[in-house]
Amino acid sequence: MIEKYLMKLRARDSISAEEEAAIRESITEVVEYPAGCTFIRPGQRLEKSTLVLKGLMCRYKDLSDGQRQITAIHVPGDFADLHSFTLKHLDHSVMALTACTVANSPHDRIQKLCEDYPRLARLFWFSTNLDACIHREWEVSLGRRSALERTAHLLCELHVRMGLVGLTEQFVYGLPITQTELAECLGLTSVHVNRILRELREAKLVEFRGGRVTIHDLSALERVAEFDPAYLYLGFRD
Amino acid sequence: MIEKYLMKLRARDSISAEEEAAIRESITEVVEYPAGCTFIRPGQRLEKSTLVLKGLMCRYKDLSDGQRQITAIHVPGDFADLHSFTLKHLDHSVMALTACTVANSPHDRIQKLCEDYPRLARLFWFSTNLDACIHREWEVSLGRRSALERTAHLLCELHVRMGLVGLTEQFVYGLPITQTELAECLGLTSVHVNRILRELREAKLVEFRGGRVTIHDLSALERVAEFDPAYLYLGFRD
DNA sequence: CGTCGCTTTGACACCTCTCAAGGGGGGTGG
DNA sequence: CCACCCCCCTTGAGAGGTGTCAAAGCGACG
Repeated sequence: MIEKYLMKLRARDSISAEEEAAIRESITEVVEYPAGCTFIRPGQRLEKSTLVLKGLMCRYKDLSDGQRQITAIHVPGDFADLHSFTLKHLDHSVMALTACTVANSPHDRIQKLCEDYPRLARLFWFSTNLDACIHREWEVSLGRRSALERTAHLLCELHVRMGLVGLTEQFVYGLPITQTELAECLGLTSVHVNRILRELREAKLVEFRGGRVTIHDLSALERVAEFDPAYLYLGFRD
Repeated sequence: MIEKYLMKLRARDSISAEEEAAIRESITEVVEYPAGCTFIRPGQRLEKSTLVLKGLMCRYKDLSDGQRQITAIHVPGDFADLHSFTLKHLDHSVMALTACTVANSPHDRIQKLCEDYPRLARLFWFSTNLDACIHREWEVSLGRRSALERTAHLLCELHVRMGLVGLTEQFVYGLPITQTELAECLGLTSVHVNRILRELREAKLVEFRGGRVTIHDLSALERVAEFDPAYLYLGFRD
């Protein structure tokens, strides 16, 4: 059930059987959210954190004129709101981009987990810091990369992150979101994203169609995006 | 010495005398960096974290064509790289924007502090999560706000953050950085920032001149920026 | 007093947005 | 089983915001 989460943890650190068992015990329920369901809103007091088991999730902020910026995408194996453990309430919304299955961990159990297994506490902390690394890379994309580079970069990032949890098949992975949602990640309009996707397709770099991403030329795509996965901290932590 | 840091902590939580003493003891040295000094580079192994005592600091990422995106600004009282405690090496650079005085806390001492004072551990974790909140708000600015709104928003944010550590005088605070550096925060060119600053000045909202920000009409400025400080978690944590 | 870095301004280019219209596909109801 | 509808994708034309290039002004510092 939480295999993808463990897979991700173990990509960066070793987890003992005892720790694994403790993590499993911290989960009290498994819940489903339909696509488009915003289940956490800004300011709402939170008592648990959400581990994505299946589906895609995002965090976003609304602006008064109806615009929206997606600030993070979460794939299976990600905690979508582990930071609510220390923040108590969030400054943004959390939404299921597709139908999702999630596991809930109450904060008091996470608390206990941190007390009993300091190493896990450090891993949880690490994990929220990793989210911040991704935020920073998105800042770079939004601030400095062209629409083409930015789009290519996001598709590279998701390729790596999906791969980490076994959700890619070589150069293909599922990304069943709309172009509008992609645009909301990229700080662009859906119209322009559409044109950029065509450009990427015609250049035989990637194809985004029918909720799937097919990478035709990974190294060329990474070159266009100037993609360096260092910010994803893929290696084993020493 | 670390008064500003304590001031910031105490704005959000109570700190006992014992905890305060422990924090003080975790500092092993005080160092100065000249303006423009990049003292942490990506990938470099880090054994300590940097608490800003005086001056302004930033974190940035370089692109291959010489562009740079500043992903965070730090004011006195901020840890510039507490996240290096869990990450061990960073994905970005850290630089002194102005001449800085900093206190260094070796990671092993932070480790001990976390073991002995779990409440402080939680506060440290909170503090890195707060950095992420600011990253997210910058993502919104970079992705969705116009150059004018974005600039106004940053000046509002810094007004609040400087105020938290007693570095504002009503509507004035020091921000001795260049327009080029401002542009690198805002994802704009220095030429355009210059025009925007003129616009803000002519609208009698703010003035940025001689390394000082003077806010002439705070509520109008906040309205332009759609500034809502909720993301800075100013209140006392319950 | 000269130099160097930062600021300021103008003219023009270009990337991305806006507005608008049409096309396609899947679901639902008759 | 068909028809309609709604949402999403696609494309075009034109507008506008921001970038680029270039030059001059200004101020601090040696």
